[in-house]
Amino acid sequence: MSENLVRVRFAPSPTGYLHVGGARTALFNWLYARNQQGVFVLRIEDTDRERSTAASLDAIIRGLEWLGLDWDEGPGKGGPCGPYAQSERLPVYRAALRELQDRDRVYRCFCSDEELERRMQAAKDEGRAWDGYDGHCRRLPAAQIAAYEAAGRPACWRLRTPPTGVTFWYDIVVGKREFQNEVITDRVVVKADGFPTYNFAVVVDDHTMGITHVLRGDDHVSNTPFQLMIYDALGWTPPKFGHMPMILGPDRKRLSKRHGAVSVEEFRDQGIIPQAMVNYLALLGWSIGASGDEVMTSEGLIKKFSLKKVNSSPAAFDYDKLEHINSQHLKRMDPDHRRALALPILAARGWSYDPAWQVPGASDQHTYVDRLLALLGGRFSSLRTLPDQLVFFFREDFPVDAEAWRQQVAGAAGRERLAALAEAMDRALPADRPAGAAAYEEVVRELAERSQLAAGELIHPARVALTGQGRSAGIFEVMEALGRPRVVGRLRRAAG
RNA sequence: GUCCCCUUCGUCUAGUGGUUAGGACACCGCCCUUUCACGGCGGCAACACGGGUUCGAACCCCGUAGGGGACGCCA
Repeated sequence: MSENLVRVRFAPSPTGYLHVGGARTALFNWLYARNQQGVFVLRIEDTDRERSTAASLDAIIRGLEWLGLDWDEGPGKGGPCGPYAQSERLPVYRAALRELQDRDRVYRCFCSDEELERRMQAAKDEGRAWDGYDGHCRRLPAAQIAAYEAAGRPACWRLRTPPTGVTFWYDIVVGKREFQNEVITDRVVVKADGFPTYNFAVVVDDHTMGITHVLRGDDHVSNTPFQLMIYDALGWTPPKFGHMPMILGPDRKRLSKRHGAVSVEEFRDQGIIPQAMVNYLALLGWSIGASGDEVMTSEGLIKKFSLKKVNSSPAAFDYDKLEHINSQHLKRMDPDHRRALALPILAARGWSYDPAWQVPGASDQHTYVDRLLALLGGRFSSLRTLPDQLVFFFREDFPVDAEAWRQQVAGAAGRERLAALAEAMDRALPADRPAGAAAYEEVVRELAERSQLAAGELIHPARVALTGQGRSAGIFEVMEALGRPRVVGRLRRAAG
């Protein structure tokens, strides 16, 4: 490992899905690694044997892959610092514990949960502060220790933390942070079951994996001084730390399920595309600066990303802006990519092109969908709404907006106009040849003039008859994409 | 309760001693138009408060208030 090579990591615990907070942490690490041409490591923190599940791990990996955040070392990839799951690194932690024992920086703690609970209660009752542990076993007489050991009493290992002084570091995001040592208690380093705690495993892994920058959520700030004490106890040089601000809900409370979607897969299911998710997440807590387009691809983000521009204040998640970024990506995407997104959505519904429709320029599903998406243009702003926007191009039993129908079609005038329009088209357009938008428009305008109507008085009823909706893309283009047989058929049907 | 952090339009943010405090989302209006979008143009809207420092503070210092986070043999 070269000295100045950046090595960063994302270290989720497999106890749930990949939520936006985790996704953003992963993203920032990934962006930094890619920007610096460093290495991005994925490490699985599964030291909690109760809560870790294979299903969660799958979900997290799926989420990362969906976002396009590829890792250089980790599960499925291997690497020189493996294994990359903490549950498989027990020997590494054991060696580190031995080192701490040799240096007399840890001690055994025999306190049971009940005892701890009792002393905490007592402290509270007497109005004394209780900040996690009272150092009881630190002062245990040797004879007592021997007795407990002989009895086989379960014990964990606690770090002997310095009682006075200060521990500080220069945080990449907020600058100097310092803690008085007396507020840091002798936390557990190895549990009674022999597994390391999070704080211990993180330090050992970050060190043995050569991590140079630890970029994580702000909720880890208070763990940092304790971790620095572990580095110190082991005689290791700590990495640089950067704590990213939290992501808040619209109510400025920590973002959670009750705010709406929080897992990246939920966003995917709601029609958000990964490029947009990545783009939006990057904008949350980081800024491109005064100039520059906010809408960026991952490549653009990598080029622009800088830790210096990461904000120190928590940011509220804005679903509206995500939608906007999403629509921008969809709109700017090249036609092939747009079609690739649309095709599976249509296929899932069994909607496919039929040559009998006589649509000019369309010969199969691909060419037809290309036509439809071109016609939709900027209206194609979400994957979720796409089926509603296209249903009437594929089915005759498309939904009809009742209010629009009542206003435009239901009355005698509406029906008469539609009947007249149907006949005019039937007469003017050759039955065996596809008609273009201009041809439809000519018929409509001619009839309008002949009947002394405004063109709109034909157009609006036709739109409802043809699409079921009061609004749509340009109606003549819609007619062209529907094809003559269906246009005439639907007009007649609506005319009753 | 203890410790730590944060504070520019409703939201995301630019800004690091002298700016008409800029952009984006949302919202409103106008234009475009067969409707709806898109797009274009314009508008509304912010330096939490109080003291300092300074010729001059959004920017520096100190308080206050508000918000967030952490206090596990969870991670």
